[in-house]
Amino acid sequence: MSEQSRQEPDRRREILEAALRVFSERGFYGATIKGIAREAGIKSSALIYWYFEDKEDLFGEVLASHVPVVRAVAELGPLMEVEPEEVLTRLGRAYLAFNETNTRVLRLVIGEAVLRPEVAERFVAVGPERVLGFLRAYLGRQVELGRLRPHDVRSSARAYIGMLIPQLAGKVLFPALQADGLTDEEHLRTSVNIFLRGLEPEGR
Amino acid sequence: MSEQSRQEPDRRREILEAALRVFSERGFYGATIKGIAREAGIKSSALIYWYFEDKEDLFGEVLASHVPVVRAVAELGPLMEVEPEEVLTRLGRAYLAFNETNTRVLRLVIGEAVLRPEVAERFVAVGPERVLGFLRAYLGRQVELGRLRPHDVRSSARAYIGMLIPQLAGKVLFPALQADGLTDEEHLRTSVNIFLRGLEPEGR
DNA sequence: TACTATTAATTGATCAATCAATAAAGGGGA
DNA sequence: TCCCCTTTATTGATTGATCAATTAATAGTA
Repeated sequence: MSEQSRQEPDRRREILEAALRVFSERGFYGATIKGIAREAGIKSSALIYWYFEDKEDLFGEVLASHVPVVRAVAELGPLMEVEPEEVLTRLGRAYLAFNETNTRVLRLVIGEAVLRPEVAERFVAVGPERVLGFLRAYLGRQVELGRLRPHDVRSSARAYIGMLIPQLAGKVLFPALQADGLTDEEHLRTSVNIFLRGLEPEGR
Repeated sequence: MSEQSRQEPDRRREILEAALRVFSERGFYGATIKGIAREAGIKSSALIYWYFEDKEDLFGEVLASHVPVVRAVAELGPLMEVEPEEVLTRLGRAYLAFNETNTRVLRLVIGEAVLRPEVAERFVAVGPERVLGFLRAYLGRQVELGRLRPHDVRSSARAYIGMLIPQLAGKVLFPALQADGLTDEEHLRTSVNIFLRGLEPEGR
């Protein structure tokens, strides 16, 4: 099976990309099939129904084709023994490095999570929950190794990711938050610093 | 001015509350005037146009009547000299204590912030920016007092608020995040702990 | 090659349903 | 009566979706 995969049917992909742009700017209800067709450069909106069941289906496919974006975690797997400063900095850097597409996907997910619990659930499962899961395991291991003092890793994992969120929110949702001019690297350095000092083993 | 406050014009308030419910569940575009009328228990959607200019105006009024919800900061003003553990705990507790209405308002703002930059801007100005502003001033003062080591307060203010955000997000947007059963108080205690130890003055 | 038969992709026209908004007409208390 | 509130009825525009019909691409046959 899968032999005719010579040249992708560009259309489908074009429509998906146009749909991401329109959905992320206007939301599910605000976006129109005709608007997406226009954005995709096709002359008839009927064509969309050739490739997709309906608007709902199109939306789902847009998500499916973009949500598994947080693949960086996979690369973090073999880092369980590496020292915290490096791992946390790397993870944070990956978290804050968002390109145009990722920003759109995140905006889309956040916007729709409000209206569609199932979108929120799927997103959490493949994104944040995976990152948090790794962090819990990693921080737990570092406690075992005596590099961090014993504590509730459910909480510290949340806390570390959280420290970076306002910075991320400034880029994706609330530009006004960037007003103080703090750069990603500065904030990352300070955050890692506070976090690690805060979890330093008792005896120095 | 404001003298005709004879008997509550229940209608207007009823419509506003119904509108908050519908807008927060379906978003601006997803909500319909008819749906809001039905939710408000009035027989005709035309009545809404007696009290409000149009859908846009109604939406704006819903926001205006609910956004200045983060009033807790005002009460924090006179706390500049109080020790960090108490202040941070209090602030965090206020931050995490969200009732039904506040949750709806937050969901509404987040959902629309994606689509309407001006909503995002107004929200940030009266909410997060005010809290961050207080925190920057407070943390700076604590550094002066020698209770915290010198550092970039733009970053630490962000970081502290951020530490609480995943917990908040679990309640408002992504219920799946609550799966590990971590309570608000537990997370708050751990967070304050990490944060303050992380900023402890050098000489112990 | 050349001609034909099938399938895939694309179009413009059109549908009923629904939308926000307006117009017109009560209704009830002063 | 007048005025504030409320409803019924209706508007024109737009929505998601379906349709028949046309074009482009592919496969089969000789």
